Amino acid sequence: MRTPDDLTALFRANQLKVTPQRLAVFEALHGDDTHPTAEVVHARVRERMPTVSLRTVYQALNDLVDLGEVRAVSVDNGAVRFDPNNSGHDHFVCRDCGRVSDVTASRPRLVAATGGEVLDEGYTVDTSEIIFRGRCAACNA
Amino acid sequence: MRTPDDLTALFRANQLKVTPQRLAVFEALHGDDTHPTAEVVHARVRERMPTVSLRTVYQALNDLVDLGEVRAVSVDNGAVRFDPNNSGHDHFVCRDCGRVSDVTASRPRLVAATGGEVLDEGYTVDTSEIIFRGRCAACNA
DNA sequence: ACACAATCAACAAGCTTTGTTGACTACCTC
DNA sequence: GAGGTAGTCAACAAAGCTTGTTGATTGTGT
Repeated sequence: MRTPDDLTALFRANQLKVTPQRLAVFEALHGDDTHPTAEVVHARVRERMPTVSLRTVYQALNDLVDLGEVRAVSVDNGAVRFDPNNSGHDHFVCRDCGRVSDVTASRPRLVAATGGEVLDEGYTVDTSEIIFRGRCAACNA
Repeated sequence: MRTPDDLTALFRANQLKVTPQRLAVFEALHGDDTHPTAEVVHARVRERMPTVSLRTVYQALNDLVDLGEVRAVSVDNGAVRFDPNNSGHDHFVCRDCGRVSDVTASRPRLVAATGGEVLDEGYTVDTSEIIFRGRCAACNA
């Protein structure tokens, strides 16, 4: 994710206004690699702006997702997690502590539809996301 | 997924009773490759057993997931989809029609944590699931 | 400064999923 | 086969996450 200053410019370039609340969301996410939920971001923002509503945080996060600056990750069927790291990477979810870590993996190749049809014909693959599940080093120790 | 008869035996072997409602869920899922939501399964079961509740369908589906006979797939953050195909495969989600298809892909290798730490040390990877996104042949045509 | 468009906070509702309840039913043992 | 027990049944309600709506307010470009 870019710096809050860059995001400010990006928002303005996209006709989105940069309010103090949005700026606080930018700052709360910057450099974060813990894949927080909207609720966690909300709590973090509230430490410095106690009146911000969860709704406003969702709006800012969704705008960031729409602009491609933040990835929305559905790891279980609970709350969506927001990932400000938009470089190509995948995720590892620990079965014990539930923590989501950024990982690098080899790109998988799509071979064929399970029915047997060849996929070259007409299919377009835009993205692939991988979720590894297992136990992290801390929980294995 | 096994046949309804096999599932009946499996449920009994696990001290789970096989009620007519559960059997109807088995039959509704058997051979299905459309990754239905619980609601869709419910509607299908209701065609022949109009009194079955959505709650009961969820119970049967969750039991199947717990026994490893059905996979729960979170493709977006909407309803969970249930996949009776428990052989190793991945999923392709069409951006246009939303359909989820079974696909075969090369297994990705987990290389490293993005921080740089080597993952061999202490990490245990149990499973990896891949979601490809793009446009299917039908929607490209 | 002004006008306009957009966001704000608060409330409430939507959607998916699970907890709870008393009645009922399948299964195991005899 | 019959009875006892454990587990399931359907209906209701509620929990958790996310989004719609509202009137008031605010930022932005001119």
